[in-house]
Amino acid sequence: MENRSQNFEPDNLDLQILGVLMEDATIPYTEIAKKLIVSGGTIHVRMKKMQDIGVIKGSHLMIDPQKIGYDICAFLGIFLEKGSQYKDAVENLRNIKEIVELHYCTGLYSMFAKIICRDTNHLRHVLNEDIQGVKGIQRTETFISLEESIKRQITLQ
Amino acid sequence: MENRSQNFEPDNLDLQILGVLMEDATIPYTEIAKKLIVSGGTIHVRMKKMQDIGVIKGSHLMIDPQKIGYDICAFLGIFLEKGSQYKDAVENLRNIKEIVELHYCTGLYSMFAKIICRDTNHLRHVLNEDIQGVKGIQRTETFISLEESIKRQITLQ
DNA sequence: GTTGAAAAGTGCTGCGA
DNA sequence: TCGCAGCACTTTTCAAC
Repeated sequence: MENRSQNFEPDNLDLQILGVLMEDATIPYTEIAKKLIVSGGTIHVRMKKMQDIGVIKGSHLMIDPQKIGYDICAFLGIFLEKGSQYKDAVENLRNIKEIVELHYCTGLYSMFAKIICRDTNHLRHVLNEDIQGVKGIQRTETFISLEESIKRQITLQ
Repeated sequence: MENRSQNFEPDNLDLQILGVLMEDATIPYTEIAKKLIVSGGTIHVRMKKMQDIGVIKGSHLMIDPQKIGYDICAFLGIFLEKGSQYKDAVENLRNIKEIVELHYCTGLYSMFAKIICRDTNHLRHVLNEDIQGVKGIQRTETFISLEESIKRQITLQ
């Protein structure tokens, strides 16, 4: 069997397949095959290889949060009392479902979070009750997104 | 035909279908049908309705950026010289492929960006050459993500 | 709106080159 | 390693409830 370590050098065909599927994961293999002028079996082999190696982690359905009543997207700079409290804080923040991303960062803030809420009341509740209640968190700075101007995946190659 | 406005009140079945597919968009309808104890046809009707309304925007293949050599994730607080330059700046920033998210925000920064780069050299190039070259951008503050502790979609219901 | 089954299309697995 | 062909499966459609 092949080397399944982190190192993976995708060739042009691999990159093209990923490029097509990253934008719409529902496109059938046969159609990709037609586009790239190879057989459907080849697409299948390449996909299996990339799934085995772990390059492809799965696929997500993209939904429009606003359409189901989640109107507010905000970023949160989080200050910890002590950097050592990071691991505990993460475990507690994981229970707050409104947090969709959490990063441990260099720079001004200890951590950086992205949260999605229904409305301003919901946001206030998450900030005041849920997040401020986490042990080790000193204070937070909130940036509310008024418009998501760009939202896309990385461009390969 | 039905009302296709922004307002949509998903019932329990809709939410359950979304909940299953948001985590893995490759699960076949027939299997969802078995789980929720309805017929495959019903799943299909509900999905079609939600696609028509725009709740479902599509599906993305999730890939591991690190596995294909993109090691660095960073957030960027962007200061504009004048707020009115926002629209032009967005158009220029759209051409920088390393930017995967861009938000127009309240608070300290005019805009907030998330960028993905291969390595520190790549990041430096994007920051110094590409982003600083955009007209209207005064300065930026960079937060490099050392660890993505949480990455998920919103929890429905 | 839901069901169940038939029709159409896709994905998977050999063998051959 | 790639391409082709047959089988199994899923999606889609539709008449009936």
